[in-house]
Amino acid sequence: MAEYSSTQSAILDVAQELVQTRGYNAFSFRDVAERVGIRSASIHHHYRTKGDLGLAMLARYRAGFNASLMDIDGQNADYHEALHAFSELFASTMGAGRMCLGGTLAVEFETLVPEMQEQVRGFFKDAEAWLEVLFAGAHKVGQLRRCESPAALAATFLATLEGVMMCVRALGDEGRLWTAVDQFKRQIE
Amino acid sequence: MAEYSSTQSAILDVAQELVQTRGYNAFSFRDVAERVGIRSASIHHHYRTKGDLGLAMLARYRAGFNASLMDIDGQNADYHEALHAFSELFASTMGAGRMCLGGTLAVEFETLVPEMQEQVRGFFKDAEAWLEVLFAGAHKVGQLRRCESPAALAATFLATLEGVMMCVRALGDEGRLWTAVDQFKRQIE
DNA sequence: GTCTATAGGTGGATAGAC
DNA sequence: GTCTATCCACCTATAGAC
Repeated sequence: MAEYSSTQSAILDVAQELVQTRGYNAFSFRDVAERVGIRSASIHHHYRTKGDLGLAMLARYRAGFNASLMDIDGQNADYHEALHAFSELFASTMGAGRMCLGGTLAVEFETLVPEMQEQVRGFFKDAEAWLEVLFAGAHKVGQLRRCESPAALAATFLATLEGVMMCVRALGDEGRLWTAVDQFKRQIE
Repeated sequence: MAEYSSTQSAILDVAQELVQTRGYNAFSFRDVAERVGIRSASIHHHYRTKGDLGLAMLARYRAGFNASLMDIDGQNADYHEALHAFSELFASTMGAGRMCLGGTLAVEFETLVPEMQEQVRGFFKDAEAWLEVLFAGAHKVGQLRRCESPAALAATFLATLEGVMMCVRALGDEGRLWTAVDQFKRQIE
């Protein structure tokens, strides 16, 4: 597991917030430096290029996200509780006025270095794989009627959460996330 | 209705493609100028600032989108045909390797001038309002069982399409758009 | 309407002192 | 590990000739 000095953490915290609120191509080393309280040259000491910084940010984000998923797994939650906990990960991000980091970077995908593209892909694959296991398990024990393809359900559910976060940025009304989750659940019960 | 000279059309075409594939903050006047075959100074003659260019792009996009919606309305399509035609607007954009312009700009919302923000909001409102009328009408004639809130259905459906386009950028597999549409339709029938 | 030239600012990135 | 100083490329935008 990677570890970070307090300066490195501060850099990643600020950079990530800027990406999630404004986008990857809208933040600069100077933006980050000002908010951290150091000079932009010092950031290059920790992360040589912007791609290196983005990569470290993504690695940390994925590790935290996957740790959250393992937390849910470890709580012996039933299907409904688990799906709620998963949705809550996105709801809390949205509540903080941020987009999903993976979603933001997916939109700017073509402008990323290949190593970052691979990490963005990995984020979506992890999320979908976890949901697929959840849906397949719930179907097996009779909690889901309609579940011909757990993978398809997982893909659509993730897309819905990402899309809601996107729409909320323009229109507000955060409540629509739980409305969408409820609609989705009723569909397959 | 606004009109555009051939140069203005070419500028808007190229700029819009760049925004839909790379994002608003990842394109420059020089990028556009090179592909149109003029100098960047000439673009400033038509659109004084980048915000002016973005605004013109959005106005044209919204006009085209709303014209497409009116086309669907004019074809006396039933509910299923109309929802398919709406989805096809997004599918064809995705098939061209592009994101929805509104979705892209929603992610970069905080970096836009207020006039562009207002246009992005307008795009989402138009799309949701049209869908709401569609769902409400289908419910009225008995084609939808579950339709407590046509507005909520509209919001979720639009979010799903936007989210699928976003996920497809990272993962590929365009087929998942129609999978998501089918899942949504079965949910409320 | 398009061009050249250029201003004035900001971007990522590096060298070398401390 | 942070700093100052600097490089050079790129950015948006303008002035003025053609």
